[in-house]
Amino acid sequence: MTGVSTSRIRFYESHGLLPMPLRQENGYRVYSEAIVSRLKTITVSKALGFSLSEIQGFLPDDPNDVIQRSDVVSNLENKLHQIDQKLKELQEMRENVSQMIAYHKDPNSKKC
Amino acid sequence: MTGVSTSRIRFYESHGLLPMPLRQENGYRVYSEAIVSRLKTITVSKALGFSLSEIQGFLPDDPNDVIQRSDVVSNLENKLHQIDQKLKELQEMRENVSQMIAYHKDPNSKKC
DNA sequence: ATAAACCTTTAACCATGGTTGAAGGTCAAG
DNA sequence: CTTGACCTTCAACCATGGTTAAAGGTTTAT
Repeated sequence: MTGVSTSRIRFYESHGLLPMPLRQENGYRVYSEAIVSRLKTITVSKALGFSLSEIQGFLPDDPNDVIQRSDVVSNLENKLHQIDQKLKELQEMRENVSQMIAYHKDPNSKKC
Repeated sequence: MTGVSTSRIRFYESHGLLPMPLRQENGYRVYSEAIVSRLKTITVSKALGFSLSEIQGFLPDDPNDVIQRSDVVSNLENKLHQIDQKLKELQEMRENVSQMIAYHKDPNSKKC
């Protein structure tokens, strides 16, 4: 239904990202719409680059609660800064690696 | 001397990145220049974005051997492609996050 | 009635890259 | 001769994000 494996759902539950769902008489879990949609939120957030603990940080304790727009925005903006930071690092790495290549292809060129 | 913690050096040794060094009579490790320089190579390679297993892949078994220029270049070029790949992913993430921000700031704008 | 296909729990395992601690040996200075 | 500061080994632990297996209960279909 959500494309998320059972073991992953259990993992999220045991780590507090998903609440304990109601159970049937036989002990089987029954998931409310709210929990399903929370799981989808987790999946999307992960795809946006949030770690599980970051996600846990901004999800409301009660899955029926709505996340505040202002919180969403500030979390997204923080993440944007982190992404920009990482982009900068990666670009520096790229620069270094490509200089190493140039050097190894022509050790006699002016740059060390 | 290299700025690398003892535990890290032991870790590298136990994972085959560094060879077993010679020992003094009392059992203390003695590091040859070759090993020290190998450790420095590892540190630099890590900074360039290589994982320990990648590093293990291109370091010669014998720390006294010299890495072939051609190998260096092809490893660096592979890494460059990986970096470019990652840059693309990160840029897509950035795009998504920044669209989410725009949406949350003005849910009525044309774009979903 | 029995097998397949689910569900439950708990525990262990994977990779990555280490750090920390315990128990003990060694060495130099005071 | 004792103290501090190193060294040794081995094992366990940390975070991250899960998967896999074992042992058992349930449900559905044939």
